[in-house]
Amino acid sequence: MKEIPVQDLYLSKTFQTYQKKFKALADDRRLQIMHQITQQREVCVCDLSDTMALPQSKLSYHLKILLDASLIKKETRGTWSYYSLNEEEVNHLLSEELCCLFRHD
Amino acid sequence: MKEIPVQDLYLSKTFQTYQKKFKALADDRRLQIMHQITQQREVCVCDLSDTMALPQSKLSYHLKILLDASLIKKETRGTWSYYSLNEEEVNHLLSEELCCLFRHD
DNA sequence: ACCTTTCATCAAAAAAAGTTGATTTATTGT
DNA sequence: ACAATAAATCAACTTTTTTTGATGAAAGGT
Repeated sequence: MKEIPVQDLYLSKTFQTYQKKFKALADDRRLQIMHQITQQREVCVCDLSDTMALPQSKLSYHLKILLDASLIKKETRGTWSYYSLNEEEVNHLLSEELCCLFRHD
Repeated sequence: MKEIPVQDLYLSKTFQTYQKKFKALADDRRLQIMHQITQQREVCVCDLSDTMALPQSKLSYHLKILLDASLIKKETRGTWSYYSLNEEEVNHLLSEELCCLFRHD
């Protein structure tokens, strides 16, 4: 039986985690969604659907992917779901320069 | 006719560029390939094929994706193609912490 | 209780990405 | 000129991701 070094197992898990985050970022539309969320600080699906001219179901789909990767946060108030950037996570992942794209001005 | 603001056009292009880079990073195997390249500083396809236990065609496919996204560099010497990390690009894209994963020690 | 609004979820279809084994091109050594 | 090696490319196939329109669940107002 071939042994797999502990170090490799650890790295393998690490890469899987990042794979998920990069997958979430690997889409033009989702980057724009993130940018839009940043600009408005916090935004609900219906507003985002208007400003981005995307059907609600499509938006929910993409938001879920970003949420599952912990790149954004969600808070439900009444009937509305408000989404905002997970700054800590984004800062941890991306370079200073890139983070600027996802910063409110 | 609806006008598209210059700023939006610029952002749209920017996001397309990053989409490509994140797509390249959005794969477990490619992250491992990048890590391996980093560890060996410079490596040819056949050696990488051995250490990663991947068929040559699969490796060439993934290397091309990383190369097209400018995350790695390629230098051909004789019959061999040597691949190495594009550090500048990686540093520009990823956080300090993350870059460590792709740094020779 | 009923209607409306917001949003998540579903299943089917379409599109994109990845795999596979074979073929092709280029270079080196004999 | 020939054989051998390295690596890119190809076409057929499989898998994953995205789109679409419809349905369902939860909350608020009347």
